[in-house]
Amino acid sequence: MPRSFLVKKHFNASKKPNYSELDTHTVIIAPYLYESYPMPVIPQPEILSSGAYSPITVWTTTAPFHAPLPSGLSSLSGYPSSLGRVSPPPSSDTSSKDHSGSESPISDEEERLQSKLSDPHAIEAEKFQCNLCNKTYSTFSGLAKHKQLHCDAQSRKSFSCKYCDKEYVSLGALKMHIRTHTLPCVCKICGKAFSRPWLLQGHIRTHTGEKPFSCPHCNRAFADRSNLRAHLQTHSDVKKYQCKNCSKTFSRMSLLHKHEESGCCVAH
DNA sequence: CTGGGGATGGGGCCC
DNA sequence: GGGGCCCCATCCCCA
Repeated sequence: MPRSFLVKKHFNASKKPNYSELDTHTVIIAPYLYESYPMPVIPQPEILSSGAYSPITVWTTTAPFHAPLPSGLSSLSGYPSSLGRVSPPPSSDTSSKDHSGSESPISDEEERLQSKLSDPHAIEAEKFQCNLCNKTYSTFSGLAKHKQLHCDAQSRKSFSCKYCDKEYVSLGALKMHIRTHTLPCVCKICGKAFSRPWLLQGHIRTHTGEKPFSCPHCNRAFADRSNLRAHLQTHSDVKKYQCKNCSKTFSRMSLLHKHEESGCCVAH
């Protein structure tokens, strides 16, 4: 039973997508990988490289037309915004920035300047700042890419997704987004589909049992680096996430959220 | 109920 | 400009 709620469960016949439509865009994992299953095998990079599958070419430009979602994709409305990363809760209410709201952009800018002046490291770390949204980057290329994708061209968005209402300023961004609809990377073992080759690569580890990320403190190993990182928190005396009310600390934000939802923080 | 492991998504960044 | 990796976030499941 798959645990993921986010990945489309294409092996459910009633929700099976049109594979013939996806066939030409599908990542094909070399048969020997499956022949050797369940032997632990690391998929070779060239197998999953761009040369192994054709890029998605389903997009429209300035398309007023929004096709209905394929039957298997109806749950996509629950996806987090592709442009708005969900940030961890701010340490205090005053630290949060609301660029759309009532806060004066001047005072905001002054605040940032003050903070930089008082912290020389901040100047070093935030050398390149977007003059439109104030977002900062450590490298010029990072800033350039940000402006190209989000700010400078904000007023000339022209690439619309045919599956949903999202619009993008570059073809590359749209192509990346469309993958979340078409899910071109299909696991040949179980039929699960993924938007990116490396997601499929990680998934294949669940079949092979390969766990390349070992904990230096115990003998546990993990298939995913993020899970190792979460595990490392369990070895730490000082947990990263702390309840503002009772000061209890947790190894994961999700545990802190659970704690808060369970009633500790009902006071406010 | 809590803590931890497993699985997965998406944006940012580097090459 | 695109692919791949890194990081963070989130959910489900189970002990």
